[in-house]
Amino acid sequence: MATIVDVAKLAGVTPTTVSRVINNRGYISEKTKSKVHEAMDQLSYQPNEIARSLTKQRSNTIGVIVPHISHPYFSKLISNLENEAAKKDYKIILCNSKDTATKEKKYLDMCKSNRVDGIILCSGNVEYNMINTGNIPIVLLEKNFEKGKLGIQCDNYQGGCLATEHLIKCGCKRIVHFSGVIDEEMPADNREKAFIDICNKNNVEYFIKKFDINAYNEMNYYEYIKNTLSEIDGVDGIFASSDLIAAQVIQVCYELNIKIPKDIKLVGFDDVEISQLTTPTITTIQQPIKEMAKLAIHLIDAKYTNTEILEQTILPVDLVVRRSTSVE
Amino acid sequence: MATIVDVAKLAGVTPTTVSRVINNRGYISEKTKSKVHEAMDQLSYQPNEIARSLTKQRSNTIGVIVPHISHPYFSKLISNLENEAAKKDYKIILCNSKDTATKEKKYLDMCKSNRVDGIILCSGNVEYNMINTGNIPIVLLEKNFEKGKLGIQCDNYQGGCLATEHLIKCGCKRIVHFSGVIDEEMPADNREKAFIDICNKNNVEYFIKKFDINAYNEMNYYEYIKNTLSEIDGVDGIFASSDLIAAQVIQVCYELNIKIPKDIKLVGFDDVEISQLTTPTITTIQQPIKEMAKLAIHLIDAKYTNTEILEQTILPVDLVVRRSTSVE
DNA sequence: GTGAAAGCGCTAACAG
DNA sequence: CTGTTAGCGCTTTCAC
Repeated sequence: MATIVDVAKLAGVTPTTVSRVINNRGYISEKTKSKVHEAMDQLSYQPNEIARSLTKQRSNTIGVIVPHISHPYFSKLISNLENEAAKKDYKIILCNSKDTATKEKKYLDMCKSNRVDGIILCSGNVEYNMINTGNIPIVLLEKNFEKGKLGIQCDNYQGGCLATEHLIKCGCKRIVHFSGVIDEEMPADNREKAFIDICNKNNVEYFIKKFDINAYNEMNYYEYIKNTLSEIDGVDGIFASSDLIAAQVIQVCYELNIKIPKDIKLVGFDDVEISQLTTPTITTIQQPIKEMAKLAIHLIDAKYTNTEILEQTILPVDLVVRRSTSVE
Repeated sequence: MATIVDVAKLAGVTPTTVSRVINNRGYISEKTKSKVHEAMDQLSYQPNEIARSLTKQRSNTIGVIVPHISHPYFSKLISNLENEAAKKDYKIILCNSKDTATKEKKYLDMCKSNRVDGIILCSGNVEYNMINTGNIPIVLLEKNFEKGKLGIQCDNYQGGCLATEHLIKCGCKRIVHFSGVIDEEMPADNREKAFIDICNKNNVEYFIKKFDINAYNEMNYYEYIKNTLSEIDGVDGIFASSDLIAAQVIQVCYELNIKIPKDIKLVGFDDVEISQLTTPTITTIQQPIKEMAKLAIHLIDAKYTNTEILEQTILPVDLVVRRSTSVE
């Protein structure tokens, strides 16, 4: 592959001049400019970004670490992150931690070694206060806030309220909440808090079920759901903390011959594609994924443009009513 | 961040020696080795991969270009690619072409500029013979084979046969095939070829519907499906060329009060998660995504390990029977 | 067993 | 408006 020196020689100028036209910096006569462009075309020259990164001390790369890539919530998130990143000329390096501390650590180090301009961490096994990324900005997305690190969450408490209130308004009196993963602390726990608060306020019976980490990693909750539904009698409402779980609830209910929404009303969380592909479609809490992604990229970019930012942000959510809570 | 020089100074050796211990190359006394390690720990040194890439002329990076990230097929594919890549210490740069020629071109150039070790292209608007990646290996995944470029496909023709034969075996006599995108040539067209061949062989009436590019880009086929179903009377079988389309067929049929599988039998393609989350679950053709991903990474890696490979490979598919074609 | 020197491809002062 | 020089952080001959 041609280098800047080759181009310079062919155009009869110095590498500096070529660099100037590439970067559009400083004054260059139209004559030399076109000479250089010609030479670049002729050699089909592509500037070596690796070399540029080395001198500029900027890789224009953002590391994204997620626990799952094919989980619908994360794939939607990744898609939006890539999209927002591309707008500002950042590349995305994608890392799948599988929600294990070792992989997370490994990828965090990898990001550092590759001198990424920022890290977006959506995976949560490592203790955040142990993470030291030096002066690489890191944003914790839907993870507990940590002082000195950037943070973005959706309003999980509000989401929990909206979901629970909706179920109660639909007449539910014995509600099950499929919550997060046992022993993992995450902002999504606030959905549970809200659920408890609202149930108590309305004197509604409730039950909380958490999953074990394997279920989450395999994205397979069937057994848990089935066991829960046979353990607990007379359930008439379910608040699932993701649409994926809600979709599996529908499958289990189908098998057990429980009718949704007739026998049980169901609310999910996330508002991803599948919530519109199940029968019935799923009433859910919409996360502002696009805004979250945009903000995440912005927070990182701000560091290099000296833009003022808020260290931590909570974005509002919305209730989207579909058929899984129809009442007629 | 500490550099190799800092480490060298602290350990009282030269950068060369430090480099040797990092790379485990050449003979170094245990004494200096531990001295160096100590210094590295003390400075929490992380080798600068950008600098290494520049000297080694190897970025250990693979560019993955897809038309959609959150499409269930691609997110599953990306997940598998990341996984296989990580095993061989490659990083993934993720690019979303949105199936437009300009973006594809832009990302291809970006990959070249970043001196990726390989490109996996799953997006198909550019004319492949126009793509010149120099000596960067490129694998076309589920795209038409092109001489001089690596290629991987699943056996689309076989898949089309399996799907169509299964529908016919289930008693279908008037079958609609929701095929690919108008004006785009892709190996998936072989599903259509097979469909036609099998229908003809069995004297079964058939119809073929293609989508316009917008539908694909928005992943929204509802209107097309609805129109088709109202245009064509007495349809009793549908072969959709993706599970996503099939899932939307189920939604449309629900609205139109058409019962699946009673009135219409339905077969999808891909075997992604959603095919198990719809009601009824979707009978589908399973693509060997994991093997395809593994092979893709292998083909690229082979170039650097001087391993012999086949330029083009077609991998077999399987029929997975679920409820959307139940006959009782 | 270890070091000195050159170079990977590019950019950034500093001159002129 | 253009060139000279040094340097980004690392690896790789070639010496000793």
